[in-house]
Amino acid sequence: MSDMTSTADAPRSPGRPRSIRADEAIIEATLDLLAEGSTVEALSIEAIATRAGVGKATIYRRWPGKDALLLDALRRLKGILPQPAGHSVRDDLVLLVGAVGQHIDPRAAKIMPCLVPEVNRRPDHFQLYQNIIEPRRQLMREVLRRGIRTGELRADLDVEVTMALLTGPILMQRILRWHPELDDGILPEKVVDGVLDGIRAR
Amino acid sequence: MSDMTSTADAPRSPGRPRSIRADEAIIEATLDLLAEGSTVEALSIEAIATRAGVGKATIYRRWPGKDALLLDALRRLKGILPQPAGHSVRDDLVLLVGAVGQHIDPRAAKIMPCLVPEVNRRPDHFQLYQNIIEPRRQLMREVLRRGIRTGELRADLDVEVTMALLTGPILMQRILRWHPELDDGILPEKVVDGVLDGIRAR
DNA sequence: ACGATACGATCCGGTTCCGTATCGAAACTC
DNA sequence: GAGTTTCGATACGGAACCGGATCGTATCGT
Repeated sequence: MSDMTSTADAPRSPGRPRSIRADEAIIEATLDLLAEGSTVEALSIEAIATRAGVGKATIYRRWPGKDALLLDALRRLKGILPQPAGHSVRDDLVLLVGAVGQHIDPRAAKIMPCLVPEVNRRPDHFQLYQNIIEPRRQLMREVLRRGIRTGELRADLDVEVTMALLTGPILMQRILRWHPELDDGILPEKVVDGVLDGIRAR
Repeated sequence: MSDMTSTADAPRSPGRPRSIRADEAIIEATLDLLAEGSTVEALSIEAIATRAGVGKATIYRRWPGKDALLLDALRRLKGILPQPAGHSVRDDLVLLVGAVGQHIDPRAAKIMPCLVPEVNRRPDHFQLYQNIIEPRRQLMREVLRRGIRTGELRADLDVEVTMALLTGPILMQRILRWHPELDDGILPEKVVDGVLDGIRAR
């Protein structure tokens, strides 16, 4: 975070406290503008301020620049983790694969592609991205390991490669519509079944 | 194309002919700047002109604006098609999958990620992208169909989904290094083998 | 009531880029 | 040689944005 009001120990600084509504409005405006198609570098502080109904100074009082604001804003996009039922490995995988690239915030779907260049250029953005998705990866990793333990999956399975097999096709489709003819709705099921027939123990 | 010198019927207009060296230098400068990390919209005509050692007017004489220039420049990135040997379906797939996202021009690897937002926003860029990769897709499609014919692959194979299974993981890795731990070198082989065990007839 | 701070709004100088115009020199046709 | 067009270079007016400064107002603790 930046220099947001420290919630811990409150000696309560004098003067007018910062408006929480402004905090929220700035973040929301940032995400809205991104979701509407603005690229990261096309995003201007002035546009954010106008959209949020906020003075520029109010933004600069909180963040040193566009990058810091952006990092804070993107943190909000992390949705809730899906909860695999734990019965059938196949069903759990369908759930997790279907959740790949899906966030609780519908704007996230529009924003993600715009971030690809940033993630590639800036190591800190890359790290943030990884941190956000790591819990989901861990979830899938555990399901795969469970499948190996229970004998539903092959014992010699390469877990990391398998995760790439499961998530790659979905992400390419969700981010780029790589195969325009494919139906997104049933794709997760098809991907899981396609890969499963390869990794299922027999 | 724009108003490049028409090679067909040459009534030979008077005056100084346009410099082919300038043509080339402009395109090259555009690709270089993109490969160095510039985003599409951060790319400026002025920067291109400077880099190419060319006056801005020389650019505007050839293209109406940045978009037209960009489209022409990107056309240059299309590399040569890989040539599957035609013996083993597995080996052909390893070759094709390894070639996914690989262009003859090494700059292409750096440029591709920067285009993701554009491809998502602008239908004509999306179309250009699709046109460039369609021949490669057709190649893979034919290998898969051949495999079905020869009995190496399952008869009930969904070709389009299978292509997504094969190319998705590689592209995510090449564009985003989605799974940082994975080794890019042997990934094509691992992906093909992983998927093959699922689709191979038995 | 008072000092302190945050508020939205506005203005400023500086930078970058756009697309066009103009320059003298060079290259080509007739 | 005359005429035409392109060459690289440079300048222009306009626009957008940056980061900072300041204005008058609003909201807090004391």
